[in-house]
Amino acid sequence: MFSLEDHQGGVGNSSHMVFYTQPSPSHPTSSFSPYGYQHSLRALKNPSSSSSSAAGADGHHLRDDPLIMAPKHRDEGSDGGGPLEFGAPTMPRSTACLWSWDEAGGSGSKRSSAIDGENHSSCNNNRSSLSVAAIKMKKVKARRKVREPRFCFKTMSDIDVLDDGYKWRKYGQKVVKNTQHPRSYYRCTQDNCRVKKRVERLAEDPRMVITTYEGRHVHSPSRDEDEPKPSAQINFFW
DNA sequence: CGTATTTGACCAGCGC
DNA sequence: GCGCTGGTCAAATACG
Ligand SMILES: [Zn+2]
Repeated sequence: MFSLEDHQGGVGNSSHMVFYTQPSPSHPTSSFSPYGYQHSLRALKNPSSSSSSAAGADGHHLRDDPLIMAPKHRDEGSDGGGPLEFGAPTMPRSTACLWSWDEAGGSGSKRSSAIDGENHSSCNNNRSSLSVAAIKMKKVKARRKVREPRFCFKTMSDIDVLDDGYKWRKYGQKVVKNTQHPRSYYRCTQDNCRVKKRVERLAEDPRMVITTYEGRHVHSPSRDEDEPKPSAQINFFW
């Protein structure tokens, strides 16, 4: 019966690693604020639940690739990018954050054209032109090292509909190998904000979800009209 | 009617 | 070169 598709291929192991930030019990979990905003987050879910050693949970078996990526270092040299950890004391629960710059280089994909849109803001809403774009996609120039930051947050005891202050629209859902739960793909609904969010639930730990944010928002986090007061440099990156 | 969600299909990258 | 996997789009549907 073990003939399941157990391909050990491993496929392209994600080149991203997550850094676990063990929370300090001393911190009052009044508000989980990776964003620095407390007004949102209406996750009135039971909080502490059990810490259930997160580390031990996933460290069960398989996966856990050796995160290689060392063999191939581009001229970027500084690609390493030290994992800036949110030394912010505001980080309550166990959250993980990792920064990784991925170069979207690659060859011109017809889809890229749609996503692109730096200087050309002419056809903004006209998405139908996509088909036509295929014809002229030859012009697509490979983006040179467009490294976009990837923020990985591992939240435990979280609800799937956690409102982090942004409005997300789900644009896809796929089941990845070695995962019994589907991974959801969300995108910011803002016009000029192409931030993507990837939410994945742990195998048997519905109380733990890994949210990966890709890109940065070009608007204030408040999905309403709340003005995000300049709270110190918490926004440094947000 | 407009928007958000759902679901399948397509495609590119990587491995072998 | 083929096959696999992951990621996204796009049409249909659900919801208000
Ligand atoms: Zn946004």
